[in-house]
Amino acid sequence: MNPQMRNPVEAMYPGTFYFQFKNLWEANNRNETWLCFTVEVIKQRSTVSWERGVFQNQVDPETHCHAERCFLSWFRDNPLSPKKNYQVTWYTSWSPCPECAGEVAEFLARYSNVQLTIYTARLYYFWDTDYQEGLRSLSEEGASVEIMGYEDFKYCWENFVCDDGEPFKPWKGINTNFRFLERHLRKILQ
DNA sequence: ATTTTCAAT
Repeated sequence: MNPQMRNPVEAMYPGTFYFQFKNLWEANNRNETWLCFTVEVIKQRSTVSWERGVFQNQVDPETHCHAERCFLSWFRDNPLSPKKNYQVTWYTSWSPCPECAGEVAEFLARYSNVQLTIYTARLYYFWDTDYQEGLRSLSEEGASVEIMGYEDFKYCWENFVCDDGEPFKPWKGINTNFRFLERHLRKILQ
């Protein structure tokens, strides 16, 4: 079995979510990336079925794998059928690195039946031109790349966190940080 | 207006 072939988990703990997804400037020590996803099978204009889950990057040297590649290897081997149309949505704590962006762009070019929307909490190495180019290549392959806002964080909390019925508690600066990241992303993608 | 990051010490 391919060591990269990991199945997603169903949910994160609240502490993991708040720590990993916070869009703070002082986002130190977020040496992990978490990726929540939904996969919807689309027929005409109505969704017929969907599934969801959470991937984390694999840090073990044996299975080392960025979260995006964990998703792709799972998706290729599990629900993906060339006869169906998919809407895939990601909520990631960091945006993709150039290598993953290239691989995802290739994936999208090959599977025109897959539509991808990426919401990212923070921009990974946003000042680096290679990382910027990676985001543009995704956009050029038709992926929609967005910054996670209040409603997206709330959606993740409600759908990917073992929240025990606790409501989502936004942190200080969630909206101003979102707006700043939005401006950055728009500049990168234009 | 602002962060140093899918670890390596």
